[in-house]
Amino acid sequence: MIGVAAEAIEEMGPAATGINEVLRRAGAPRGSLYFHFPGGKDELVAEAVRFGAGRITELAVTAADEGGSAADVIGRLIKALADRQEESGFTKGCPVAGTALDAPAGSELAGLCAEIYDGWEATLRGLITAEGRPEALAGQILALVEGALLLSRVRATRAPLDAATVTVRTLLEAA
Amino acid sequence: MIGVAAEAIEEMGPAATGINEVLRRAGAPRGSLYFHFPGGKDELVAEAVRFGAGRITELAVTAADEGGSAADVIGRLIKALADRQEESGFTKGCPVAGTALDAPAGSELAGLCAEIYDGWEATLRGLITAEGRPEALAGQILALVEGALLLSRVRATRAPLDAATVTVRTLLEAA
DNA sequence: CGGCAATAGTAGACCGATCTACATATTTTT
DNA sequence: AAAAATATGTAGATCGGTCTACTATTGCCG
Repeated sequence: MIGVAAEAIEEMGPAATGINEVLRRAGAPRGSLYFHFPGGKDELVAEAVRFGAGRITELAVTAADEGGSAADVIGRLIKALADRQEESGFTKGCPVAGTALDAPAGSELAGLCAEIYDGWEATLRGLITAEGRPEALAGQILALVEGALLLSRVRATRAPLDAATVTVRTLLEAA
Repeated sequence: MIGVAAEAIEEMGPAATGINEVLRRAGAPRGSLYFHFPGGKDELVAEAVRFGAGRITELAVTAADEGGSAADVIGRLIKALADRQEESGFTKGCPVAGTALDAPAGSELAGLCAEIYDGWEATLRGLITAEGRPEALAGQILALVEGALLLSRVRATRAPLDAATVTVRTLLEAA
């Protein structure tokens, strides 16, 4: 059920994702949702975002496992993100972004999104500081990738993401 | 009324923005909405996004009017965006991003968002090709700024945007 | 072993609130 | 008076959430 919700939220945002829709897609009755998620929709959305973010983190781990330079690892991650987006018919991008933009400023949900981004940035920081690059680059690479995910999605083409791979390399070499 | 809708949509996304809320904030009756926007909510959202995008374009024009190098102009634009975001209590970011992520892939609304991004990218391309920089950078700078707007918003700090200014300079100099 | 609670989970009816949209006046403007 | 715009009322659907009833599993105890 979390998986179904995560998918729907990534496609159309948490506000547009009704619990009826989630229940229908999951083939689950109403009672089950409120049994497993007493917090209702808020709790389900939070779990779905966590779940979705976990899938992306898995992609990052896979990319890192193959070794190579930071640029290599990040390049493979971006490729994996682009593949995922393309295969979904450009309905999937970042499972956090849509929720982050819909969440009220300062809300619990916004805090969760911020935590997830902080985690990803820390991972990037680890990669690039290991090569002696300035750690400030981590946040900028994250921003670049998030922006490229957004543009690739609305344009329904992986070009921005593919281009980001070389931009990352340029940034790492220039610093 | 368009202005009110644009503000609400930028804050919490189009799906979460009810027309009742818009009417209440604008102090307008229901009938007026369907007189001026026979297309209903869809039409209002489209107009609001167009309106919001126009405000950002104005910021870009202002930044360009002051002259200087492409990096100078883009830096001033980013600063203006950060100021705007900070002044709003980090509720405002990009007036298009939230809608772009909520819009169904391939929908009319998604097309509108893509057009707006294309326009902004074309403006950036004009700026940087005038200095002989590769035009492919335009899309990447746009992605970087969009991503920085997203991160700045969820973190409620202008740091990512401020950092983007120097990243843009690095990118322009490295190419 | 056998029966019996207790628990975990499913299933769906139902509620009030809210949503978009439309229909019908009423006022303002030209 | 005609047209433009405003001002409400209301219809029908859908929203998130609560409620009760049903089923299956588990563990306890004689």
